Amino acid sequence: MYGTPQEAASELLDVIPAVMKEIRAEMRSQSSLELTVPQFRALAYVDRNRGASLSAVADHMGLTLPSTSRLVDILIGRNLLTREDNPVDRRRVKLSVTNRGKTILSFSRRGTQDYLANKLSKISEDERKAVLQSMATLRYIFITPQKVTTEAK
Amino acid sequence: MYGTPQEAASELLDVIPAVMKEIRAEMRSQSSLELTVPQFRALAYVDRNRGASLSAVADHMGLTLPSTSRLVDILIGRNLLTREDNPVDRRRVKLSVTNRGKTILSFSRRGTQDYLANKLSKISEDERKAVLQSMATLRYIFITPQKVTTEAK
DNA sequence: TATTGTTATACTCTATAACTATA
DNA sequence: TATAGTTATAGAGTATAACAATA
Repeated sequence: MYGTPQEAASELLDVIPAVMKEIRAEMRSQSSLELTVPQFRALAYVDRNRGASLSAVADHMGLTLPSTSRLVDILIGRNLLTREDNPVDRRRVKLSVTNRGKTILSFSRRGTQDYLANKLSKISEDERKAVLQSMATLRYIFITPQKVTTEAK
Repeated sequence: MYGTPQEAASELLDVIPAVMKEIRAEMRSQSSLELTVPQFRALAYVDRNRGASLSAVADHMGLTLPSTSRLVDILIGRNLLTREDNPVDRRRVKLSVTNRGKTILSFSRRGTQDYLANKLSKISEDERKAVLQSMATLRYIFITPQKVTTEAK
């Protein structure tokens, strides 16, 4: 292991999809809760940003408006979100998480985190710290810089 | 950052989907090549395992046989894979990557890796080594143990 | 009877195009 | 005219159920 960018890229390409699959499978397996990853992320975003507009959710998720609209339809259909008009600008929509949504979200988050934490409990604390450090690095590389482009209006 | 399993789990849940989104977007953006992540993974597996059966691909991908069958249909439809009968056991199928498939695969792999490598070139070699180490850890936790179950026949 | 694979059906994710309503 | 959102349509990923062919 020489630490070249190409080597690291190759590893990411191999490992990230596999870990992602685990996360997806675990979320889907939580019987009766059954959130997909996009559903979870949308719900979590609206939970953190009460009254968020559809566009805000779409921006956050990196999806188009129609895709986001349908995703939200499903969450509303399952009684996890509500959609109201925004009286200030009636083109806009105000999304909120229902009580049921909050419950499901917290169970799902806890369930998936517990599952991952259990797997991560098998390695040493030092190794976990290294993983944390690397996640911070990846966050810096893949998430933070994009925010610069996203400062809209 | 205390290095608890819960903390590490929370970070994974936040960062992995975001990195995955980048990988997906980059693969799709390679005009004319246009492989999705599952398509890429299936193609890469058959490339490494010439004559693989459908079940072998399904096992590797963690998908059901019908899902894998459809995925393979699409790759065959695009002339990236071929499907032949296995004369030894005529229930089985022998999958192979076409020349076009090999070309697409190598371009797609190179393109996506180059993209990731470029992002990863912005951090120090030490940081990259830490990322590599963490990927090895995650591979150990999330991938290796499952292989034990997979030693078929 | 068990294994390999396909077909039928259905739901979700995602996009582009076309549209409505509001500003 | 520009913006926020929805609806229509379509392709891809995924599952379960039902089936056919082979061992």
